[in-house]
Amino acid sequence: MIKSEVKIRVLLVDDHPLVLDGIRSRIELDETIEVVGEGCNGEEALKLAAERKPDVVLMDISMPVMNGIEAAGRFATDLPDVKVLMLTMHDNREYITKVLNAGAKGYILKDVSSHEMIAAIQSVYQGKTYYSSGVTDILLNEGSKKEVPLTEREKTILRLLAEGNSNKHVARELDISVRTVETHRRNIKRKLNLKTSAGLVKYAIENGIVEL
Amino acid sequence: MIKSEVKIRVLLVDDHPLVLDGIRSRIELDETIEVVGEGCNGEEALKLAAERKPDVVLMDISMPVMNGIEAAGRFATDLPDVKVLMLTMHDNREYITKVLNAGAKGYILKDVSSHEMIAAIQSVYQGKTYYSSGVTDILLNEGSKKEVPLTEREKTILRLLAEGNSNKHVARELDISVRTVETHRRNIKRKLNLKTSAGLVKYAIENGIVEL
DNA sequence: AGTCGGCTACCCATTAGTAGGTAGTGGGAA
DNA sequence: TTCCCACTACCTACTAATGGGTAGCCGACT
Repeated sequence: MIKSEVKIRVLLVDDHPLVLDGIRSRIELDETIEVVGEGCNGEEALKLAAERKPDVVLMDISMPVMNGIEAAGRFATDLPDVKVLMLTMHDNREYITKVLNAGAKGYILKDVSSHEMIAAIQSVYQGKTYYSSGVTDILLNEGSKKEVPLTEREKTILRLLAEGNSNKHVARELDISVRTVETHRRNIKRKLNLKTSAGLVKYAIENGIVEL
Repeated sequence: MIKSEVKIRVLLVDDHPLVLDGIRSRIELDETIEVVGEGCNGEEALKLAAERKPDVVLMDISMPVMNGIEAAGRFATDLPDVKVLMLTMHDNREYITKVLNAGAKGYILKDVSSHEMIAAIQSVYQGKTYYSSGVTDILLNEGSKKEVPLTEREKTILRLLAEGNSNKHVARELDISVRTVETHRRNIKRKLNLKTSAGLVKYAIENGIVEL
């Protein structure tokens, strides 16, 4: 459909050399795209993008040094012409909304086919957005069925609790009363329909509120 | 070094088409190895292996329907001639020992280079074992420095607690006294140097004692 | 036979968390 | 303005968990 003499310049960023290598092998089979560089973290991605001038950055979220979400934000401010396409296995709503808010143009899950990945690269190159079917499913399903109803404050409380802090410690940390923390904790549990603190921690990890 | 007319027959098993595709593209560049099939879960792997007779199965751990650990066990009993090489990003001791006990011949992390992956396939094909450097690091480090010292009983208690059960519920579940559960819980926390129950849950998830 | 570790169970005192409330304040929407 | 909601904080009574012990039983290893 779209044909031009110049190939789409793509920068690959992932901390797993194997994945990087596999994606590159696959992309090189396509005559519309060329790989102009590879990085293993967000910092490297920004540095490489500045000199190689890619059209699209295909980037993982979980990486050392600088993760994909932070990197996507920096790309949006420093190199706004570069389209960021997120490629990750994290399929929770928190991540997806964070990434899209950070200015990424697309979000595909690692369970897509390589054909779909190519299609995604071409889409974002053309200035369109691209979300893999899994992503839209999540946005739709969780959006209508079980949207995370926690307020920012509650997420903060939950994160601190899940990190292993007691009510008292969280209270000191946030400079509020222990009663308040207790109230928040109860509200969170009621909202999420949880009965135990263990469930609280599990929920926080599953939904990307704390890092594992 | 080793050269023969027949290529090493490899079966790839991973639930991410993209990874599958990438690995295949990469392996096909090597003239000593050929891909004879691809599956997306353990069950499919066993079925495919029975008909395609691969020399080596390169398999992920976390997959739907039947995971890699269970599949490795089935391979060891049903198709003992097939060498299982685990390829995963789980780098915790629990998984590694489980996999190796299940009869896998090798364990490589997804952060290896594709070159190392090829070397691993060749090694296990020759009947040797292969562990990527990251794996041996973990076995050595954790082995000397911070080996998980939990007994089977303690792991059971920990799993139940991390799943969101109270001491009382665990006691009923295992048909032991609440005091005993309390003692176990204390011993676990002392051994792991944890102060909170949230830490308990985090530890359990990080170390593969409970599924996320 | 002795001892060591793992599992079991209990005592006591104290702290932490739960479950039911009520309620003030301040900001944004109707 | 009025009303709602998020955030804050407190009250009371109750239950769960913690941290310090001790100790019996059993199986394995010496």
